[in-house]
Amino acid sequence: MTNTTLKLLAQQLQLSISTVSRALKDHPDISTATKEKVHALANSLDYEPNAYAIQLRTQSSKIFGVIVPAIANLFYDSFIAAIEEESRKNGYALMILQSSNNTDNELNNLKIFRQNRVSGVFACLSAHTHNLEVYEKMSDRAIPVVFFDIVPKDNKYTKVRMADERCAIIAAENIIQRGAKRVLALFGDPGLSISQKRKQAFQQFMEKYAPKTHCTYENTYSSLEAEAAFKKHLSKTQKFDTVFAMTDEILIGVMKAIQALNIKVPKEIGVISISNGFIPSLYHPNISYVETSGYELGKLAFVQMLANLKGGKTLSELTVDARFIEGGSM
Amino acid sequence: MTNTTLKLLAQQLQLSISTVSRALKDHPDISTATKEKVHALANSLDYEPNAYAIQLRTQSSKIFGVIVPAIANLFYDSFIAAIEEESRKNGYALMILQSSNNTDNELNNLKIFRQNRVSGVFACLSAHTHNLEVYEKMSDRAIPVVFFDIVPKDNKYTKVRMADERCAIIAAENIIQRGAKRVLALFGDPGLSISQKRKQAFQQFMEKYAPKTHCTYENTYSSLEAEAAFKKHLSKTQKFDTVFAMTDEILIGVMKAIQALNIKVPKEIGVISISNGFIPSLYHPNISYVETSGYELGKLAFVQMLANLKGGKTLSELTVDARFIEGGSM
DNA sequence: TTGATTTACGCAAACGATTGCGGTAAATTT
DNA sequence: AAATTTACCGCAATCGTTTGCGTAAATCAA
Repeated sequence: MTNTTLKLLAQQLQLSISTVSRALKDHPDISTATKEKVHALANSLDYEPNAYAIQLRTQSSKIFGVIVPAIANLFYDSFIAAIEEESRKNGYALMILQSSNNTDNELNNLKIFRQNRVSGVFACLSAHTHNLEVYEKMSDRAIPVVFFDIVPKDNKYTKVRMADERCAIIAAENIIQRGAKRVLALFGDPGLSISQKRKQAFQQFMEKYAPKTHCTYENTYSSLEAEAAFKKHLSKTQKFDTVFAMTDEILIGVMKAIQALNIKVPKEIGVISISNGFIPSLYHPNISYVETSGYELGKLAFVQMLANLKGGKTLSELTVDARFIEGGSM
Repeated sequence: MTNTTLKLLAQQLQLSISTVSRALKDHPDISTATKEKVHALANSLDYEPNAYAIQLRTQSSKIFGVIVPAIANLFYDSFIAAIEEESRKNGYALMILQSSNNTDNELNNLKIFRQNRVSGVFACLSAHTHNLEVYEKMSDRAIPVVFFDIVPKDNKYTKVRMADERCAIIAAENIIQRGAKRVLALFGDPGLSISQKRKQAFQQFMEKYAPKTHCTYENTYSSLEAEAAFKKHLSKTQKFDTVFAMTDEILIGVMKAIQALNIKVPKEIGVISISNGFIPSLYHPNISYVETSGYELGKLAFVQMLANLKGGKTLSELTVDARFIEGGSM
């Protein structure tokens, strides 16, 4: 079946295309009678404006591009859910592409976005993307980019991220409050700034406010490694009484070890992590964690995008605040 | 900065737009010398074809629409990841919208898809969508729809889904093999056909091949309910020795109860579930499960879509086979 | 040398919508 | 009754590409 177009409506109503177009969008030039007729026919013929023709004419696509390392990720999908909600409210749709932490894919995705003339893009950098030239190209095209979570260092970009340092400090505070004597602190890929920030903030805070507490630091790249690291350190003579997991991935490894060794939480070992909350809720007792809400971050990112779209540039780094969620593991 | 267009290239090269267009796509009519010149300039000026103009002209958008109940869902995101991969390979991009299990949203999403003239739609029905009229509208527009996971009953649609009955039977087989005497079988929302199918297949199989095994069936709507149900039944005089969780959600509830009560798996109670594997891998020992791969399903769905796009209709219901993954909980 | 092909390119009409600029009849004002 | 305003509406250009068709020049066959 052929799609209904303005032309078709115009023909059937013996009106010009421009009149039909204006009638449909309630232009004051058009009489009420005509408007009604047009609307009636448009409805009965199920007229849907051709988004491509509109974009071609108006040069604005009403589509946002989103780049995430992986869609299948607990953090990103709540982020996506948030901007999707907001987008819908504002008449935008989302085009989501995953980089799989691969710079080539990232490049390709950006290209697709450019070709589709997206109104803006939300981007989470691939783990090891350092060349931001591609993103410059977006600016050249006047396509605003809001970076989230994994963001570039340069201040000339608009970025939103978790308050990584705050997260780590809140965790440290609670660990101190627990009266921990020996803690095992597990962090992620040391090449990522998120790991660096969290670790540095944590370490500084601990050294300053609890110098007598003995902390062991380790970087792990996966759940399995985290599990192994936990077991390794546990087998030493000096056992630790508290473990801090920087991410869900690490927490998962830790909890597997804890279950395997049938360790009592929080009696024998206290556990605290940074998470969006899903994984911590899987265990009994619920794991206490510092909340980093992808959802909140998404909302914030959207606000930034809108600001960027309307006004000029909002070159700033905004962070979503964190809070401690009591679980029962501390 | 103004975008590079064919017109711009044509002007600079003193050629016609059509020649430039043909040169860019390696049309035999154009001389090699000209092609080279055009390509060179196009590259240096960073020419990116305007997808909207192309779509307007060719009436094909190279975009697929995807409707899922929730992006933030372990099953759907692996499905999405799969079709995203395939789409990229085939030069398509994805437009993902979530229905939040709300029929109105679903309707709206379809509308956006129509307006954007997507090449096809992958749809997972909202839990309680029974009116498929909207989807008919897509067919009217010659937009193929491939339903996945939660699919309509009518045979005139193209659908892919998990082999629900098989899953349940495989689970039952393993339960029987374990020599279970009393089993607690927890299912989801009884209004969903997925719950019905799994339950029915499971029950029939058990009654036929292990009539002496005592099975208790219950439907729960959430993790919390599953947890409560588990605890309730455990407190009875006749304890069960095996528990079957139809979904991840239910498994989560069960495992929380198990942890809380410090029950030994598999010694005191065997656990088996149907899952894509992530949740089962979170526990120690790993939970044995019947695998339903969203990823596989995505691949299959894509094949169906392509077939639909090329040939005529492929009105069939394909299912992804299931297999048992040994964890250590049985 | 002449007629028939090839080669290599340009013209112009779409695709569907938006919008500035007029234009004409009716209504209003003077 | 003439002049002016108002209300409604149409014309046509435009966004950037694609593509059928036409045609000059170059090549070929005889």
